[in-house]
Amino acid sequence: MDNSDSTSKGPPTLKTIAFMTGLGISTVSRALKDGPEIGAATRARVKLIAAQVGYRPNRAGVRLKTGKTNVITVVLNPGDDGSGFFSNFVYGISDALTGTSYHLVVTPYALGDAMAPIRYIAETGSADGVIMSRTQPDDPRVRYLLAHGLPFATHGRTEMGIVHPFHDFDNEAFAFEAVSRLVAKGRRRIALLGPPPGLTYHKHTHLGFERGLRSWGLSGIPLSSIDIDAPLWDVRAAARELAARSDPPDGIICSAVRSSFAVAAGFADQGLSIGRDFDIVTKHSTDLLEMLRPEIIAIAEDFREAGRDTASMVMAWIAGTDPAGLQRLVTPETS
Amino acid sequence: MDNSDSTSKGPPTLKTIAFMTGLGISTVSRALKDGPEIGAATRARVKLIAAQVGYRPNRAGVRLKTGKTNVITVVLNPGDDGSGFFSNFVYGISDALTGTSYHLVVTPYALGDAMAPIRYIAETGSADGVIMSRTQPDDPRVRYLLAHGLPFATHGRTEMGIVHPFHDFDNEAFAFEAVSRLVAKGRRRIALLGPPPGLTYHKHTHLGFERGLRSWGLSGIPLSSIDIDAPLWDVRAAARELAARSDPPDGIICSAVRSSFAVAAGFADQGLSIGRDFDIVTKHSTDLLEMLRPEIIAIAEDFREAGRDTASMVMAWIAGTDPAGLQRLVTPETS
DNA sequence: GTTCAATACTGAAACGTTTCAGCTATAATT
DNA sequence: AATTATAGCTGAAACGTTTCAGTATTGAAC
Repeated sequence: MDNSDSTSKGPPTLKTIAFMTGLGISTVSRALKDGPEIGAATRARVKLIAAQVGYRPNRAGVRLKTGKTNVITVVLNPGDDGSGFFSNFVYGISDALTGTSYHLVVTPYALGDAMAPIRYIAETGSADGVIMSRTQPDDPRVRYLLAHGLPFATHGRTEMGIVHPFHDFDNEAFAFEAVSRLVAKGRRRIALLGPPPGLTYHKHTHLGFERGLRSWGLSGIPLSSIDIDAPLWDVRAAARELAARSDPPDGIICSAVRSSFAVAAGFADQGLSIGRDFDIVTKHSTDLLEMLRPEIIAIAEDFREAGRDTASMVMAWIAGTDPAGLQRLVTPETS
Repeated sequence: MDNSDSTSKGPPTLKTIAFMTGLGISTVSRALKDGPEIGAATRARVKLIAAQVGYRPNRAGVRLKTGKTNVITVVLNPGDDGSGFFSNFVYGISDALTGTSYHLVVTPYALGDAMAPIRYIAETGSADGVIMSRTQPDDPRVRYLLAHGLPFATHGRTEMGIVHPFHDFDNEAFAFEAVSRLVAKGRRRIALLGPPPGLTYHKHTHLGFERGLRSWGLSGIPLSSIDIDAPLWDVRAAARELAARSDPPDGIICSAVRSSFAVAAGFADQGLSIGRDFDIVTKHSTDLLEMLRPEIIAIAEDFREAGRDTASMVMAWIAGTDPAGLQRLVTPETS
């Protein structure tokens, strides 16, 4: 019935190898995955032939039968395009996936509905694991994925009493350290331009900021109407206003490089000079800052490593590792 | 034999709908894709039920049967991580793929072997179409994909007499315009920091540069030992050397924002002042530049649009459009 | 020399889809 | 009235994999 496979065109399948070895398809399948009850000699022979013909399991076949997609997906966030975060993050994920059977698919965002991509992934079963960023303390995506039994890892923590893999930068320590550095430069009127409210690291950043202020006996300058997600020109305008006050801040902490540039520009607009009238501390993930604005004090955050971490964690969770062990908080360099 | 599907768990399949409508599976399949020989009433009924139960075709099933993967893949390039190109490009691709059946997968690079990812994609049939960047005049990837009948689109042109979809920025026009702008500022000793040799747009950029020089009767300053791919500190050092010459350039054209910063820094190291002693023209794809170094003259290149374009082109080619019509050369803004 | 167990293998079914080759009414043609 | 065409539907096979339920063969145990 089934035509002999010696003449078959297209990539080799289990059938090809079965034909070449004279074995049954099921035997070949088992031999290749070191299943039980296969003779050592047979196993070796099958593997040899498989290697010679360049056999690669057909992903669709595996996926259809087992339900395993061999896909990890990273969910896009609106607005991450220009920030430099995403490139590095994806390169990191790609680093971790190279050499595994996993492919990386990028899931688009849906404007105004952060849950939509998550639901799509779960409903269509399009991935074995999910990587997402910009977590909130009470994050519906985390709840949903957990309820659906879909492994995931986040860039950023949550506060739901749910144990899940995450990679996070210790923004509390960052903000504290930032205050310390500014104080070391003699700055005493310190403002914070932090992440948008709602995100977990907004909380952490503010906590560290407050703790820093307290520990040096200072009171900070609130910047409640603007955050690092705002368009650069808005940040610049806000900075300009700030600089025009009778007692402008002489130290600014900024949670993103991009906006630190805007702040610097806004202060410059008012004739204030960085290093003389004020200083800025920001995060950076590239050598660009050092080149560009060496006057801005930089504390490094490595997004590529974050990508590598989250990807490894998801794969480990899928493989059965207890998610409780898959958590990493990166401490910023101090001094 | 087959258990009635009313109680089935998991996502709905054709069988579910077949059971609910009382029709056969094949009828449902045809009805959903507007196949021939299905009554209008039946078709409507099937579609209604399908929508109600939230039917989504199982990708693995389709892929196994038809060989169509519904995947477009973008190939990573080593070193694109920090450049800002990649984020924007992927967001653009994602824009174009949203609402279609295509998923975007990111194929990792293999260090030292640009062909490896391409071969992998073709051999494993893991995508219906490929997007790649950084083309060379004689590009083996293009030759290979064409030989294997795999649709693709490039960011950048080739010169092999092969017609294929591409999106490209007219770097010849860019360089010419850049010279003109510098000349308009009174600059006469103009240097070019261009793309690495080997890439097609290296050629274009140099052509435009030469043409610009000729048309203003100038002779350019060659920068043959360094290009925009070099580490920023190397660029800065090279710029410093350049600035230390007895007759340093007073105009620099730079094919990437990042390195334009390094050039500015290198010249500043030698005490030269931008706007007074020299000017820089570069490409930019963000508002950052304007904020940061308004003194640097910027000509916009939109990478997100490039992503949208290449993705649309690949899909069109897959759908049967003549690739000859799928080419776009974007002219830089002039004035 | 029958029974039992272990070893090494095999066939068939199933995952969800598409598609080919029918099949059955009804309508149109002669 | 018999034939044929057609519209509208259906069953079965196939894509490549995994896995369940066997089946020979061998060797040991009684």
